[in-house]
Amino acid sequence: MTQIPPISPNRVPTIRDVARAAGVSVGTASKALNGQGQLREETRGRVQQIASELGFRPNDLMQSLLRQKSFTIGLISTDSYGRFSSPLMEGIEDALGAAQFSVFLCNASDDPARERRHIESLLSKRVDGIIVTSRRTDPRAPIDLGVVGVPILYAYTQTDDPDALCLLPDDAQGGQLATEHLIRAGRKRIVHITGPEKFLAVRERRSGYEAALEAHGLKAPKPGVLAGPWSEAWGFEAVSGILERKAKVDAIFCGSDQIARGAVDALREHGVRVPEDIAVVGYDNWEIIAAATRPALTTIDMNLHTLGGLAATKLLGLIDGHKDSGVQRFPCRLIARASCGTSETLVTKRKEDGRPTR
Amino acid sequence: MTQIPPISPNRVPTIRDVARAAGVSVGTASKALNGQGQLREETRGRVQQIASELGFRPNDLMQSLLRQKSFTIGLISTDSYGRFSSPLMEGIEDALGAAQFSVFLCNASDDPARERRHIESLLSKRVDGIIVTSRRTDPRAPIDLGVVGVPILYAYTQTDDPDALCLLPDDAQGGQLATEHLIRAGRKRIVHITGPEKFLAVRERRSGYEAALEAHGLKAPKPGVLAGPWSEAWGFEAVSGILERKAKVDAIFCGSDQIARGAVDALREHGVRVPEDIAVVGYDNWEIIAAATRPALTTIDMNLHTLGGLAATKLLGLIDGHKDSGVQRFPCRLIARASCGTSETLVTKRKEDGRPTR
DNA sequence: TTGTACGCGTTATCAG
DNA sequence: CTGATAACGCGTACAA
Repeated sequence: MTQIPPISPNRVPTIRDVARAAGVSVGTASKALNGQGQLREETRGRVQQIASELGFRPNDLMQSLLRQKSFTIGLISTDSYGRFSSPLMEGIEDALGAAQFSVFLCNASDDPARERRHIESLLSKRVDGIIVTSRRTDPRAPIDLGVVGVPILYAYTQTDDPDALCLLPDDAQGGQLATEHLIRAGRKRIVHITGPEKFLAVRERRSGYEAALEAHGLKAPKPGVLAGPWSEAWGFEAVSGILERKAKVDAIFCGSDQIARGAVDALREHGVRVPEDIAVVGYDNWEIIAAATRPALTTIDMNLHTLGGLAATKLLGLIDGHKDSGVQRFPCRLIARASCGTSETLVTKRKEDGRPTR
Repeated sequence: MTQIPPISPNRVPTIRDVARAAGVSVGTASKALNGQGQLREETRGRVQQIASELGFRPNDLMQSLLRQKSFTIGLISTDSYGRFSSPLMEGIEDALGAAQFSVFLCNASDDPARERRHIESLLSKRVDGIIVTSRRTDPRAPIDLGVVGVPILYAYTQTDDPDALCLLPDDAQGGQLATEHLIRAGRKRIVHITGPEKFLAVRERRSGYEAALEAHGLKAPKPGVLAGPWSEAWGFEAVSGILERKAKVDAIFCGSDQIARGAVDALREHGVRVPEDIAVVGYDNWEIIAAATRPALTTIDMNLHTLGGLAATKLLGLIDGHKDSGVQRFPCRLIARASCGTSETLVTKRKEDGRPTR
């Protein structure tokens, strides 16, 4: 018989405490608690009874050690839990939680040294995988894991390493979707007000816009594309400029809901009716902005919650040894509200609570 | 000599791999790597050299097991990483990361069963402490940890258990601060447009408003307090009602920035000048709303980032055995922008990047 | 100066 | 049916 320490009051009970209290060996206790082996029902029951009385809870640290698997993943974010990270994280956590995985939260806030420390810590904690997230889709430096074979996945960001798996929204498709929605609504002179060109998302959304125009034999008014900061003020300013020049425009596709809101405010205050005179489509489906705009914004949703869930699922696949790599794009969807009028061709309209309304 | 398994290619190197490669025993390797014991400098150096070549990284799971401490805490959130959780989480992660603690992220999304599963998981993973967060400050059911002595702390939420430590913003002080700011700016007929009364925060902010009026011998116009949903639309509607009734009002204290924005929009569209005719103060300092309002909102900041950091620090204290309990309130601060005019008595004005401007 | 042996909490295997 | 033992990866007294 091994030496067994007394149960000091506030100590977390171990399986040995259970075994001793039940008058069996540690091995037997283990089997009883895990439903393994051949045990007399009475023994099994007694052990389980005692375990629950003692508040015994198996130590995951040890299990991880034994199984060589921690059921834990690391989530590295450079977006301070902002607009994009939030739905992503939610989707990731939902999917991972269902698979009994836990998530280590790491906010690197664009600081490489801090990111490095987090990586080291995650590896030391033997996470089974890592998801990297960002606030923009542009390529970033790959994370160097050394020789360690921990699966890694980039979500809402990407890296040049061809072996890396990167999940991104299809911003070109999103831009095309928005523009075609306007075209189907009968609009022919569509302007695009968007963010800084240094953002990949800006360039891709614009290419979708241009592709849609071309596919329908339309030309952009000139200037067709106005790039500026990601702000309401810019949307307001850009629209004011358009109206001052008395440019003939019947629709605006905005690169973000914030820009769209500024645009709609400017239109309204200049006496231009939305959507009758000028229809507007935004981007992001940021409820707090989109739903509060008057009229509420028709906008593009990047399905980030879904993308997060997908990221989690794919990471679990990588952990299970399924090979996967490359940059993968996932479609955006259009959320129809009032800023673009209504039309038979609209996709399913959803109320704020997420349930289909018809 | 113990049996040592061969280094299979993708296996994470253990201290035994290092020891074998260096031609020393495991014990010696351990000492060399930890700077313990008396070793020849050459041996120490050689072991360290080899360890780094192999990419050896001590297994935290084991260290946790040995030290009976995991340097890990659980963060339970019922707010889906929304507006309040985000700054809180950031503050928590910042402070905890500095102390070399890692954070397990748990989104309970108001589902008790899910919360229970998370708690069980955290306890199994032997977290050293738990922080509970929410999207509102109202009391919630205490978390039942059974007999386990894991420290727990409630941040931006509270529970009735007198032994629990709960950290909250001082909403009464915030309401008072906002109102006194308006009074100091010379306003005498101040209305309060706020959220649903079932929110504790609403009742507290209102009590601060009333206390400030009383302290300065002012009376609220009637009706002085208008409660409605937490939305821009409500702010807009409430102001429209006030203007229709031609009520004499020279200032509005709003219970949230969203309400304030709706209010300011309504005022502007009715031709009322802000702040000249009616001054407005918001609540939350939600940049994306407050800074985009025209004019930008003077508002109350609950210092949630700081509160998060404090929560982390206090939790570390609890973990170290320092007793602490009760509901503790921390002051809000006023952020001066344009919606209330300027005044000599303003507190430090801050630019968007957080650095003082003067 | 270096090696040995034990313990941390648990599971699995094999002997009894 | 039950118990003993090895193994997981590491730190640390203690022996050599």
